[in-house]
Amino acid sequence: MAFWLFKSEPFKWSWDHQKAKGELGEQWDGIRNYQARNNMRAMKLGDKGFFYHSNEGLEVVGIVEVCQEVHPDTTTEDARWECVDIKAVCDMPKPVTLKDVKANPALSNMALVTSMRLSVQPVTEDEYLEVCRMGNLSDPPR
DNA sequence: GCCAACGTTGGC
DNA sequence: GCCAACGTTGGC
Repeated sequence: MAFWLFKSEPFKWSWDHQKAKGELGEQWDGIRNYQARNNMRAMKLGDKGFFYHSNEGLEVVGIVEVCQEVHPDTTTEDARWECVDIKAVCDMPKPVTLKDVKANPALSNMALVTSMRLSVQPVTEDEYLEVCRMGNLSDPPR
């Protein structure tokens, strides 16, 4: 089991959109960055991740789960680009802001801080549990 | 809206 | 294979 973080600009694809897709989930398409794609290639069914709002909000708003492993991104003809499907699992009771993450020394090595522009990031188990704790999520799904 | 960081492209 | 130019991301 591994943990991840997915960034989305809420006016393009928000947490509400994601939740509206329910159990079926939605493909995480549009990724045109090798590092982000490689992270998606490494994902397994059932892996958990954070849903993060960039540009507006700047906070982790919920937990998602990988519900389909890597497959071609149907939004492009270019075979280089692949994606996974993710579905919403639960809300973060108290969204965890970028500010909160930066202010927490335990999270100083988190990719959200060190690789600011990477849109699909790996998260360690320690980081996952710490962010869930900060978000008042008592029983983090894993 | 600005700009720094950083990834990609293309000429050589 | 280097590196300058350029485009995009994302925090502020």
